[in-house]
Amino acid sequence: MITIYDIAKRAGVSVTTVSRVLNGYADVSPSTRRKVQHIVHELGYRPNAMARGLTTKRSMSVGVFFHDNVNTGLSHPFFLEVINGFKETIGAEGYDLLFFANDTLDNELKTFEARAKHRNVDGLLLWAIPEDDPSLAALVMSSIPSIILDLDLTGPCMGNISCDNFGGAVQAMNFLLENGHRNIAFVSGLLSTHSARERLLGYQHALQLHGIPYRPEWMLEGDYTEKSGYAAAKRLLKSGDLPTAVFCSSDMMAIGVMKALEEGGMLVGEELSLIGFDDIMMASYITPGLTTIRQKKHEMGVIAARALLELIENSDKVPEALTMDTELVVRGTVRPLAL
Amino acid sequence: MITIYDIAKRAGVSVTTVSRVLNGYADVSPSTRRKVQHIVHELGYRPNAMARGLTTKRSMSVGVFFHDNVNTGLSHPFFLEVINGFKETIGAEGYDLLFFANDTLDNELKTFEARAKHRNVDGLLLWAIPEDDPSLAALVMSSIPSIILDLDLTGPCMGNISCDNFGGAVQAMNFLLENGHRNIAFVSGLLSTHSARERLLGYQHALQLHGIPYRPEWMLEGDYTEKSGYAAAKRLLKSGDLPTAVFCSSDMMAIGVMKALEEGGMLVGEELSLIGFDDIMMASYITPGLTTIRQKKHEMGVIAARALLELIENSDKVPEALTMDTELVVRGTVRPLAL
DNA sequence: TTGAAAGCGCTAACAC
DNA sequence: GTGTTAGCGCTTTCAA
Repeated sequence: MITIYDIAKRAGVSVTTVSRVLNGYADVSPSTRRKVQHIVHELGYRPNAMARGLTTKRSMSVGVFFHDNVNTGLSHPFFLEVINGFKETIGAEGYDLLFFANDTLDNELKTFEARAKHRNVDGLLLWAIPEDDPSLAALVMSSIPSIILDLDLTGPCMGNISCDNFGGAVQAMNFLLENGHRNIAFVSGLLSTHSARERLLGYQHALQLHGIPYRPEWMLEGDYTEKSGYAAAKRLLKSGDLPTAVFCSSDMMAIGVMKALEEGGMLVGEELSLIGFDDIMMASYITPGLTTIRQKKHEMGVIAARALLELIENSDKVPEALTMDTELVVRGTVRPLAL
Repeated sequence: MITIYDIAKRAGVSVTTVSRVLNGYADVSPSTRRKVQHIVHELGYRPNAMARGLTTKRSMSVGVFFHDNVNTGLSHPFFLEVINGFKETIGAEGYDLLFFANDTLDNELKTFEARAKHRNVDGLLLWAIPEDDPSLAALVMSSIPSIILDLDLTGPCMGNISCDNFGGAVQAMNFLLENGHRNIAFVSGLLSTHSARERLLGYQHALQLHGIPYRPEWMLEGDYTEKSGYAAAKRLLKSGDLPTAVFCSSDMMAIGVMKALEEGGMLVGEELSLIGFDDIMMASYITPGLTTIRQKKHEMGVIAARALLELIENSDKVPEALTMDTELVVRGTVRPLAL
């Protein structure tokens, strides 16, 4: 391994000077600089991030906590898109991404904070974290710059980003209402999550605004999985008391609903309208295409990265709760109600 | 920040002893060990990975190079499943995952090797890397333990894993042949990739084995994207010379083919049979369900992790080229040929 | 504009 | 069983 000592010796300067050149400081004579740079290239020198990090206390890396399969056993439907936006943006500023995977630590070391400090990451991105994770509270209060997705948490150094769950739900409802629907059932996500509660609120708000009574029997609780959507629709079917439209808190649940409805002999998009939430890839591939509320996934990653960078690079920055707007995507599952 | 010096002072022992306890060495008296451990917990001490790495030359992290959007602008259809298997397995051995994202390095430092050494990763996982990447050749010959997916490359410290592309293609063809099809077109992936070439070979092999002449006009080159499958099918349709079945080198292309065929008024699964490759999630959600050759994705991640661990932990280990077997998944797009 | 030297937190000879 | 000490490769005062 080539170190700055090798460079220094070869160039006939001190390691300090080499370090200065490497870090682009101004107080080096042009000729020295050139000489050092030349040797750096010649020897194929690469700085050692650990050694640098030891002294500077920065690692130029950000940690990522991502709990997949929390309840579902499924992969997250749009992980890659968000993470790609995040990666591009943060990578352009010189950071690499550290995904925590190590599972051999003893209990004390398993907290978010401990693991982040262990790796000296400069910041943290958290996603799909259960709200009741025992070590989350400590992290919220910590001094580690972090951005958490889909959870309404802020702290001295923690900001959060969600899509406009409430607004998106209203958007979905408005589309249904504009199409003449007034009997609208709702399939909610796991109500222990912030997003699910917000979407439910949006549903209720839209109802209220239009003077439509809220019918608890039309509020079916699911858990964001296809299976739970399927089960919800089965319950609905069995009740015999059908709405003209169903608003699902996620596309995966909407797909489950579609399946159950079709099994029950109903033509989705004809006899019954359906709208989802998320706009996962599948929404445009199934038949009929699922009308839904799009989350801007790539953009969410970008915004998350920018917000985190600000928190890292400017400690005066007050963390915010950011909201991404949503978009209505019209496909085939909503039809105007024939009067 | 609490260091082993703090622990040592408080416990009235030397830092060496603390280090010994921390690393679980045997030559420490039980009472000393207990005392140190107690203080470690009490003070909430967390080891500093960078400092440790500096001396040990190991980082307990493995680097991941993943080129998304290589040509397609699309997210990889089964990234998460593979990476989850990998992450679980490697995490259980104490490693974290470093995703290279930093894009600010100058050219000299942009090679795989340079970036890996910069971060002192103990091993490397590479995926979706263009075969002609200019810095790949150097990595192959390097002494960094690495596993590369879907590329037929081995080196002194590099092993690779692919699914059985050839065998899977034969499997697909056999199913078609068993169902009476003899006029079978093939939509290939990007022929600059190893997997696409192998699958083509499998197609040709099966043809030959059954004494069916290879018809170049029925070998349509695509690039793994839906769009290219769509275009291929359009060409086929226009030629007027239709096969009874089409074997697609990927599910995404098969989906494109389906779309084009349906636009052309053909009933896929009735008038024309179709089989894909990969078994992406979408394959089971579209209508009709796509018959395909499944790649065992999670398992692939697990195997990759195990292979990499072996390479890291045992430098005598000779890297191998591993092949994962595939599975036929029967859904609705293949029908026996009426005679 | 340059260099000497200390120190970041940890491990590992080596000695006792 | 335990401690002393010398690094690991780098940055950063402080002096010159």
